[in-house]
Amino acid sequence: MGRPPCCDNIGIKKGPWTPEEDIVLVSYIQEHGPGNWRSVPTSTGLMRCSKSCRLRWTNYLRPGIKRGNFTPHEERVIIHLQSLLGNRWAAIASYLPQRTDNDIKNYWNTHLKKKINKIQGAADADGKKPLSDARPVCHDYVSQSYDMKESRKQDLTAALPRYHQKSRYASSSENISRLLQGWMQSSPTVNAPGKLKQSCSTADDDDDENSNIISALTAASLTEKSQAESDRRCGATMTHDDFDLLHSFENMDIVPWENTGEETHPFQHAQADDAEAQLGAESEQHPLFLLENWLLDEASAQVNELMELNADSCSYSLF
DNA sequence: AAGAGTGCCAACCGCATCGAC
DNA sequence: AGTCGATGCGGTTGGCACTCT
Repeated sequence: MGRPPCCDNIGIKKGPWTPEEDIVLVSYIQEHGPGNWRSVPTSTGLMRCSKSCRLRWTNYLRPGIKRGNFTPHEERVIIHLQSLLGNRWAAIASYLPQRTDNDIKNYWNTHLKKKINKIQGAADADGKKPLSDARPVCHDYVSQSYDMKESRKQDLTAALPRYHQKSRYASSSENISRLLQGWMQSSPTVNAPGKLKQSCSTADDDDDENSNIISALTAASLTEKSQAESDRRCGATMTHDDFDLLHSFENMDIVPWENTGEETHPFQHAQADDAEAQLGAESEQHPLFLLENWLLDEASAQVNELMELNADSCSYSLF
């Protein structure tokens, strides 16, 4: 029995969001925090359905989202995780906290899938042993090792959604306030356009004033309460560099994830230099740690192999 | 210069899942 | 246990921008 639409279509606006709508939405979320999306349209007067509001926030307005070019490292992670998890973009996105599932999905469909096909095609045309046989790409990429690891994968994939619900970046108002606070404190003058450009908003290099408006609004709308809360949680000022560092994949081990008693992000264990030493204790703390650790090892090893093979076997470059 | 083709991405749609009652 | 509302998720699409002819 199909569900009725989340909201009737009468008077509901569709299509691209305007800067004014963004401001209204960000302002509301700054005050009330994300969630309770049903009430957002009625409370804000936005002529948008609740789903549209949620999507706009999670995919575009949410602080900390990185837009623009994907790094080679991000590409490798996506390729590997896609081969492991399939098109479970939300799960993949949980490993790249700066990227949204929509962003990753789009990037996969428009870039990575073509690259991989191109590589496979080139290998086949060369008459060499196809990559899909020698070192499978994408789904085939892990097919040979799939069987061996099936049980591990199933454990991992089965547990991912719930597990990452708790560790998903910026899913709480505290986190958002903290990030915005960090941005504010690192910006000598909040109103300086140059600073706004590199704020925690979603601005591209050539982004329009929309992002500036939003950044200014979000910064200006921070209350003293949220600042105090942020100070309490962070304990220290976060600079822009810290912010970037905080969300860089390579530095997950130092990420101050939610310090609220919830699980810490697996990568802060998995990427730790002394991961081996911690392994026993950590795995007791959370059994998924072993799987996460394995996943990372696999990601780096297998994708690096792919890249090496690719460099040897054809002129196309994946990255 | 202009029309056609293509790529890209923000946003929408509908189903799945979760949680409250 | 069943129902229903809210939210999450993945597939798809509309339209703009760019490239090609």
